[in-house]
Amino acid sequence: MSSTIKDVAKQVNVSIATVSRVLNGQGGYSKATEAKVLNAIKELGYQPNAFARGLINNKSNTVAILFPEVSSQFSSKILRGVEETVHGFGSSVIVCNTASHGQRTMKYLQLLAEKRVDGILFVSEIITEEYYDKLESMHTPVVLVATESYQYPLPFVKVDDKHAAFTATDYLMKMGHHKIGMISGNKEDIIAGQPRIDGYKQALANKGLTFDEKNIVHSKGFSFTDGLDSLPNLLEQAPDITAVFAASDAIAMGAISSAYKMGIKIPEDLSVIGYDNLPISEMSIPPLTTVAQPLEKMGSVAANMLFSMMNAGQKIESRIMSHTIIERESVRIL
Amino acid sequence: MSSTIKDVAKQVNVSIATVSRVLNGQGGYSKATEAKVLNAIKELGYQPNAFARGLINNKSNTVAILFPEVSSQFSSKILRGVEETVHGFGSSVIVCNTASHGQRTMKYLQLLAEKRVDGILFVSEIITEEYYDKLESMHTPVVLVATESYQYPLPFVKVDDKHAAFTATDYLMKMGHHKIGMISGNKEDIIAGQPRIDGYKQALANKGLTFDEKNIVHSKGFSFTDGLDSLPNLLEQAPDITAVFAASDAIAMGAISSAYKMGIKIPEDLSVIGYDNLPISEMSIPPLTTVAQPLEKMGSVAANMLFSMMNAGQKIESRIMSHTIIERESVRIL
DNA sequence: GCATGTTACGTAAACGTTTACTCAAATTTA
DNA sequence: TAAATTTGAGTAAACGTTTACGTAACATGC
Repeated sequence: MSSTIKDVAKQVNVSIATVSRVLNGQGGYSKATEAKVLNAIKELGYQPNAFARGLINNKSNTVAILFPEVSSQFSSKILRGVEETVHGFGSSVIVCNTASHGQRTMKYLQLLAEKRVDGILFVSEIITEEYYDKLESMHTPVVLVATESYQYPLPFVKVDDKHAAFTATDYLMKMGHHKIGMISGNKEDIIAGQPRIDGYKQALANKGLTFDEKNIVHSKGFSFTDGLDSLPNLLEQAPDITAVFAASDAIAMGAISSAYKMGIKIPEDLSVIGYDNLPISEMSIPPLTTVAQPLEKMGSVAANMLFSMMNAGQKIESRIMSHTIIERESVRIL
Repeated sequence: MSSTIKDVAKQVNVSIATVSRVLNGQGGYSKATEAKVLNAIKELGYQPNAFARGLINNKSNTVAILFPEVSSQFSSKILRGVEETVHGFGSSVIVCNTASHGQRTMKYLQLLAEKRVDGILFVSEIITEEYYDKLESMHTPVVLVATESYQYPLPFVKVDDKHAAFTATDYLMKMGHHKIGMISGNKEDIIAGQPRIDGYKQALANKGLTFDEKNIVHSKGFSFTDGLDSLPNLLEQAPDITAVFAASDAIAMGAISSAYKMGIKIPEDLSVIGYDNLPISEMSIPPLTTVAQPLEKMGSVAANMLFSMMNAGQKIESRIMSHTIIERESVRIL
């Protein structure tokens, strides 16, 4: 169907080696032949075949990114950063939705192994032994995004969750709040759960406030509905709080909606601070003050790390990205 | 590095043809050899090489999807549906962020041509002659998502924008509104711009209401900030409207935020209906009534169409997906 | 006992590149 | 001018599969 390097060679009356050379700009040919070859390529509409190239070079110019959930703002921001830099390297990105499902993830890894992807980005996912073994057998560079592994020596790029939670809580205190509640998300989550709780506690302790178990409520996950359901519980347990630290923007949004339903005004009656700085946080009423993870940047940093590993083959240092407070209007100054 | 079919063959003492046959379950081998081969495969950790396979079969088990912007809720919902069904077919999806940029899109198409992707999904993008020619030269199935082409015979899956806009406007009238404004988005947009305006006008006419140019304001695009900026303008032009139809949920969210700032209560003082039914619309305060496009479904339908085209090689009928009104709390009953 | 079919496999070509070797011709150097 | 070097190019192997074709061994039917 489509023409091959042979067709080009025949048309110009040179060998395929020569065509290959001009294709790759390797020199070893005259200006004249180069022109003729280039011309024939255009004329025949020749497209190099990536299969053949891959077979020789053992390189696919493709990286894969695995998400527990592709269709979240969190994921798509990261994806944006990744796509941008990967495209800059002339590669493409394959997206995989693991649904945090072990079997599905393994099936994906198998597929990616067969496709010989050049690198893998694992987002927000904890690495099991099964995954790690598979990854090892693939001899493919991996970097973790917004997660890390205590078990396995995989480089990661993420924010320091505990520190960021500390900063958020501390911000609330700086604004004059002393009775601060928290909606924690899933506390079993080793990355986004406990560390944020720890940061919250530590900020309290740091200012000499005692932590009260009643001031914290643990939701199932980090979603809007988790926030929606949790605020009433929190307020029942701790009616005297003046501010809430939500472990995600989605939770914060849910809490704000919940407050609205209960006739509680944000920030007049209750202040709330989120975590993530997703696009929704600007759309919130009132706009949500939050601690920002530079998600898009994290995506691009992670992708760059991947390419460094691919090219240099060297072990890469993990990278803690700095978080910042984005002040909007959901926190009242007492 | 990794072992090949030859290694497996050697280990079991059969020919590579036999290994290939059991690999593909083609029959022509005994139970005994099958077991031995399977065993050796496991033992050696053999992974079929997709390059070699692709070279022979001329099939990549990969489809590509092009978005003007990957990191929007709109895109990610579609991507979700696509990914799900593509994965079901044992293929993977490559995502491309065109940024609505011609050169970048062409570069992507070139890349995809070299990679011999089995199909291409074009989302929310108008097809230029340049794109179409390239697409033709690739002999690759294409389906358009949330867009269509009047020029070129490309199958599409989308909602009927004019009809959906009609339905939204009509809903407002059914709720008792007679003075209805619109924030249109980019009116130059052939797909999401003018048709929605037309639907709005037609609904008005259908109920014998006369259209007033003052009741409509055209923003640059379909984003939150477009809505934020446009509502004040609309209200200045048409202070007496009781409801507004926003051409996207993002615009609607912006309008709601803008109203909040101006002290206008939704829906008491002003009703608003959106378009898309993005996740943000439930997070809105108040939750946004909107006309839903089944985005995830559209993604999966489009992907299925692609596979039909790949397998049957036949021309596929375009598909108009049905829209529905999602009633939430942003529209007041007069 | 022979013709025919079936089963279970092996051989080798083909897919479209890249690249290590060659090598003649042209050019430079001594 | 002869030797040495550079330039421009060709030949063929290799990458890891699939598959058309060939063929022993064995079974079946009469």
